[in-house]
Amino acid sequence: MADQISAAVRRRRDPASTREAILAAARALMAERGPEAMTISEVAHRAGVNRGTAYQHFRTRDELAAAVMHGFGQRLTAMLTEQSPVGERIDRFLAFFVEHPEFARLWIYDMLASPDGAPSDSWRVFVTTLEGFAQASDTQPGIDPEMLARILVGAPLFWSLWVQKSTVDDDDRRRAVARFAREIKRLLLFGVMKPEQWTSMVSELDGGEGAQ
Amino acid sequence: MADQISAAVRRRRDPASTREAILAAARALMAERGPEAMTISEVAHRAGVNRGTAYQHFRTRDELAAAVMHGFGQRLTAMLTEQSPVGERIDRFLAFFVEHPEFARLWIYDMLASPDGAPSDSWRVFVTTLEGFAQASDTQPGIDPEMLARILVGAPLFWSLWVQKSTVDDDDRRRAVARFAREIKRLLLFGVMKPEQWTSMVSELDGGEGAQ
DNA sequence: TCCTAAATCAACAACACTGTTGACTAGAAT
DNA sequence: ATTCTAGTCAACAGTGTTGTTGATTTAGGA
Repeated sequence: MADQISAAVRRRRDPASTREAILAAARALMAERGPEAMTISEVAHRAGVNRGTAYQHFRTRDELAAAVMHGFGQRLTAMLTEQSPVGERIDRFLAFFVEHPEFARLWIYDMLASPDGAPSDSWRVFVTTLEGFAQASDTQPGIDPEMLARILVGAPLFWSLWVQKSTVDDDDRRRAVARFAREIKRLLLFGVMKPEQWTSMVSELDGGEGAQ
Repeated sequence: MADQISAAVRRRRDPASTREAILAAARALMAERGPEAMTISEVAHRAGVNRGTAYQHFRTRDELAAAVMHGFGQRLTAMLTEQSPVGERIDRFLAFFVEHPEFARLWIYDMLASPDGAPSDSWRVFVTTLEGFAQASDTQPGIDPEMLARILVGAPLFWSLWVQKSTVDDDDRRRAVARFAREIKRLLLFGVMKPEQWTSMVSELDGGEGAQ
């Protein structure tokens, strides 16, 4: 690619929004083809910015990537710390990845790359939550929160990749969430919770019987 | 990197094993940093082969990548079609990814890239198996095999990433498999199977109670 | 034993990306 | 109004990658 094709319209000066545009383009690109494949050239092109401008905001390619991952971790932690009943929580968790596919993908790419397995803050938050859950009186004894956490994150992440490719409209996606949530809830309800103490969830599952 | 550093020792002529060495190096590299990041230069270097030789065996970079993925799909399907009781099957499935980390990683990378969501043959094999399972009389009615398949593949895949980073010796890994298998089995036993018809699995779970 | 097809390799051109530099200019400060 | 800081941009050198070509060597058949 030539350094600049043509269209020598100078960008209106606005550092903050320029920075945000660069970050957004980088995030999208990293999610699409992986952090490794993110290129300053393409980021700048997508953001409608000169490549040199990107280097003004982020000293190196790696610094830009790190900035993206930082913002990502913050957002993720925020999502994981929102409190609500188990059932809704699952729905929100799934919906989040369906509505923000790039977050699921970024998380996956990060797990593939990072030495310890997950954006550490977010992960600790999640495991801690599950530890509380496992020790409550309405769940079965002998649950391994760390392993359960792996299941409850890994399965939705993997599933969300499929949702991205196989759904076209919002209705599709809502149905996909319901379908997957139902299986997850069944497993949780009978595998880790004490169903007799969660009658509303039992009836929710019985009610949605016809779903397919 | 210079085209060739030095060490002008000519490789002993042996096309078959050369090809295999190239494939192995490519597979390792693709699994490590993703298919996109695999370069012929590095593959050739790792395989101890001249870059030109690699081009002799595989016309283009993409052809090499495709060859790797083809072999991967075959191996995966073979693994998925091996028959055995549910419990053992889970153990084998987990052990496979722990013993061959590059397969888990390749599968994930492939899902991230492929438009339809999975190495199609292997996936169909797996879902078909689960369909049979879901219709048997010793499992609960109303199971969604496709969704269950996403869970039963996704969770182990991501878990295995963690295992790779957090275990050092074979004993560690055996313990990790046992720990995760226990959670998966509990979920399955109570969430999709009829426990009263799977007494041996129930007692296996009760027995391993002390596991941590 | 000799010959030849094929395997191995080094060097080349074309290209993309990285990080740097210096020019240009818009907006803030004086 | 003038100055000056800093946002924006084009061009440069350096490096790594791709795919190609032609030289060199060796395994194995005639």
